[in-house]
Amino acid sequence: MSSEEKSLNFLEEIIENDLAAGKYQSIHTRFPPEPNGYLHIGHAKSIYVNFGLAKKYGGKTNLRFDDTNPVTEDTEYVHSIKEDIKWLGFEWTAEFYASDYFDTLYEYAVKLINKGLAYIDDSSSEEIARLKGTPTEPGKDSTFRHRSIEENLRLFSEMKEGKYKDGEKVLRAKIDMVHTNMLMRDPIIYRIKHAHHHRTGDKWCIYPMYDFAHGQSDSIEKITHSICTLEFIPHRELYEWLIQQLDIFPSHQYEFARLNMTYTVMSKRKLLQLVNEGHVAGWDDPRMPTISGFRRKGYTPASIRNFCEKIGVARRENLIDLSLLEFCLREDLNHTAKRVMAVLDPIKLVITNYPEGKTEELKTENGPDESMGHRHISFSNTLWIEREDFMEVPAKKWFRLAPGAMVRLKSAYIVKCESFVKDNNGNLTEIHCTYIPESKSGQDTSGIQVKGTIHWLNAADAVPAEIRLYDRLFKVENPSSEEGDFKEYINPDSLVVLSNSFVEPSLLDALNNEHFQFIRKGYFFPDKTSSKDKLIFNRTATLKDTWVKKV
RNA sequence: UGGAGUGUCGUUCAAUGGCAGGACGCCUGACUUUGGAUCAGGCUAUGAGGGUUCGAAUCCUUCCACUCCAACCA
Repeated sequence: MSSEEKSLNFLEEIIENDLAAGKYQSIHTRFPPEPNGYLHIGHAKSIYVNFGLAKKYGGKTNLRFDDTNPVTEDTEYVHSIKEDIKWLGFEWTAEFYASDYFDTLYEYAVKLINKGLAYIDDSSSEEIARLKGTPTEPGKDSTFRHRSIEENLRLFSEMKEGKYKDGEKVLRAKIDMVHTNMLMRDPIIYRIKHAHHHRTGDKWCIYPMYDFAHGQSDSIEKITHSICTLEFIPHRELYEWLIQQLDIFPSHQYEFARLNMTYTVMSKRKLLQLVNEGHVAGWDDPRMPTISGFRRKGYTPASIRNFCEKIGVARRENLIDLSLLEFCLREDLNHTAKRVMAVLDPIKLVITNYPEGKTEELKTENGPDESMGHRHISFSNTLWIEREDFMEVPAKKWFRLAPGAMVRLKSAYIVKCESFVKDNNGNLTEIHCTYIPESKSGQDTSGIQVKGTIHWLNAADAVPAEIRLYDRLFKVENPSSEEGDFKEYINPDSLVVLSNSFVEPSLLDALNNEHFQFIRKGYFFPDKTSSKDKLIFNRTATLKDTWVKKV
């Protein structure tokens, strides 16, 4: 590793400048999810940025649930979000909810009305939209814009008391209907919703909008650096306007580019569709880009954190290669995953010159590192090997089994293919080999060099298991930018379930949180539903394979 | 078409007026009882034009492309 200093990203520069200028003694960030869905890998980036920055500069990070819309939010999501953040390895300084501030927010609204900077509008949503204009046409004032402060105060109080139905009235900030920034054209800051809130119950029937809750919550918590994604840039002007008019702690908003990844979608709306319409089995389906999906698939927190570090943070739109995430996963698991053997698509291999009924214990390593130790596996004349490791008519540069070819059985003997058996339909059913007794692993005196080594299992003690092979969820790199419905681009082969696979008996004792490398086949992780009675393994990632690319 | 934001290898992040560099990816080779891993080497970029300067990815200027903004969502 070089000793060069890593350059700062733009947020680190801002913070170092603020700290150097004495603007703050220490920084305070926050991660502000809305509890209306599960966290995804894009949130992981935001978590990494917010918690990471505070950690680097000795600051604090709050977890704040942005729960201002009771109709979409639920406690279920609060639980999953907290679990996911903890799993990723981060701890929040304090846990807050925007709903903690509803009383204060109401007072802020009253203050704005008293300053003549907010009014009650009785217009329908259609009318409000019509008068708002468009980005290229100015808006027009509502006829309710000039109500007296007293009347506004009375009506707002009545709104709170429940005198009006949903949609009958709203509270709007009085700014400028011809502003070039649409968000400054008298934004709605409170609306009526007679709905049960997951925390405040039925206490309120009016709820603040995002723009009248987020910046205010930041301010109340004395957040110094409020970091969000690019699409909130237009909100910053309003964010600052409200803080200034309310004369409260001046938090500042900074924006970075959200994470996009190839072969997946990241918007909550789309993920919800995939779940609701049954394209996946749930929020934690291993094909989902959710944190819980990655966890179930077998990703490690370290690999995701490392990924977040590697993608960096900047202000331009990006589409990160899924292969970078896989690289981070392999980089981690390569050092830690126990090596075991599993045959996913078995074909019987009979060693004709090995004594019938004889069983031999062979020593094999648990991993590339000596410290991972060894274990014993059993060997006999009847084995399972991978069907794809045999070719009746070998391709060029084929290192594996073929008639007359020799191959090393991992940690065992070199065998030579003598013949094969097919059934009436022409399907291969057995491969017959002879073995070289002097070629035993570790004490090979045969002098024979073979190019290929394949994995195998003793048919006598191999344990049946279900293997779930996951592939990218979409066929195209960027489903959201394609014509038509993004769901048309779902990869029909994103899940292949193999129910006739075998694994070595040691996996019967596998812990449900243990990561494995099935030699030559990839990284695998027990599914949350896996049990001794029915072993189920999810493929986390394949190994890099330079052979398939040549074919 | 109004406003805002962004343009650097295939992808991504650097270079803050001074040799355009790292990572992923891809290609060679070595090594290997995982066609894995490891090691060594290589590949490809400043959106376009003009200007300032000894010197421009960086400053100025004109153009072009892409993203976001017209929810009682966040």
